[in-house]
Amino acid sequence: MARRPDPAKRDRIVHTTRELLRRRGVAGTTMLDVVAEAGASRGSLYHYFPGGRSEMVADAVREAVAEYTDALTALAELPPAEAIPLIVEVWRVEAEESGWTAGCPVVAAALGGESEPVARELAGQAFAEWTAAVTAWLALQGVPEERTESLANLLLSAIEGAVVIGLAQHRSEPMLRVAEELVRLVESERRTPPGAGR
Amino acid sequence: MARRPDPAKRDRIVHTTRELLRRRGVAGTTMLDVVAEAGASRGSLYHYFPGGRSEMVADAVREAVAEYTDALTALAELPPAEAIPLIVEVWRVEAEESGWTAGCPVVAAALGGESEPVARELAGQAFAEWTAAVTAWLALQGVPEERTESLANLLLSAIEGAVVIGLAQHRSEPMLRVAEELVRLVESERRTPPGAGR
DNA sequence: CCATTCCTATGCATCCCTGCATAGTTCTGG
DNA sequence: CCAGAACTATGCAGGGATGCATAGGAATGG
Repeated sequence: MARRPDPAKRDRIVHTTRELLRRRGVAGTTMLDVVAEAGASRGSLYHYFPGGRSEMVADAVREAVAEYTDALTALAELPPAEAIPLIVEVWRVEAEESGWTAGCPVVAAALGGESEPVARELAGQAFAEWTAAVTAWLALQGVPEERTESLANLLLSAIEGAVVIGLAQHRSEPMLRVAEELVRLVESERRTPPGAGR
Repeated sequence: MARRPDPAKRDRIVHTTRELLRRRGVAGTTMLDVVAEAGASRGSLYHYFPGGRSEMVADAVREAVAEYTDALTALAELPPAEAIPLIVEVWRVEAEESGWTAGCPVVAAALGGESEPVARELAGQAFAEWTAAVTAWLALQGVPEERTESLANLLLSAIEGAVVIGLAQHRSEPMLRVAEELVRLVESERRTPPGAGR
């Protein structure tokens, strides 16, 4: 005796929010922008997100984190020389195709300041999850246990940093060079010689 | 036959803007915030910065870039095992003492979106300058020429990325671990054995 | 001491954003 | 077909933010 809720529109709003977070950051993303870009009306927002702006932003960060976590785990079987360039390629393509405006939404959430503590918290958890995933992957690829976590931390830091620098310079080289260096480094740390783990 | 201009107050406004950029990003830093924190009045802002908000933000980024460039060149004679931890230490201390709210203002400018193109441009130039400075330093420290630029790019990326991750997680470990890894890496690339360059 | 210039204080117009309320519209189950 | 639920459209109040204008205070050269 009632109309069914339509999750598609909510998803579109969340997705649009994620895109705007990447381009304008947390403070720069307004509900009016989202409404305009998603083709929704202001009234809808408070229907789908009773918690207002904070809930909308938090959901967008959650969506982004889940997506990238999935992408990371999907690469778990690939050797460094394939996995690392693939990860970097995701960022490079999105950055370049957006005209060097779209970065990592999780970084945006991390730097969003105290205005959105939930988004910030989610970003912190995301980095922890990703570090754990990369750590496990390195172990699988023959890197000694005592080196995996520290290397994972370096990989994530370097990639996120290279995306920022690439965006600022409107160039893909920083990302590509970092990928090369990281491949070289991880290969040198493998117990098994490169190629044996394929 | 006139009163002399007082650059001290302008400098204080620029400095306050720089601090707010670190904590709240470009979009999150308003002129009213700056005025309140710097103890100035709104009227003063348009006296010192006829270009309005954009000019104020751009000057703050310029100040930050100059300061960090100076800091980098001051370390030019130190070996990796001292220079890298010192650089990271600057970020760690400021992040920790701010209650994990203050990051790198140049990163903030880089991610500020299209709203402040001048600040973004300055950030891109800053990364180029810093890459050149680190490249020269690596050469001085005995790293082969064909490796210096790529390694410099990795150093900057990793450090900037580690600051972001540390802020998000309210932990200093990401920065400290990255410093250790980078020292280890650079030492392994030196032609001269560690210690000989002192 | 006084005119000129630097700087400050304050107010206004305009616009934007958020959050909420309210009325209307669409869809579904019985 | 129609009652009720999901959803949309729009308007309003409150609060800020920006940019500008204008009037007043402070310091300095003559």
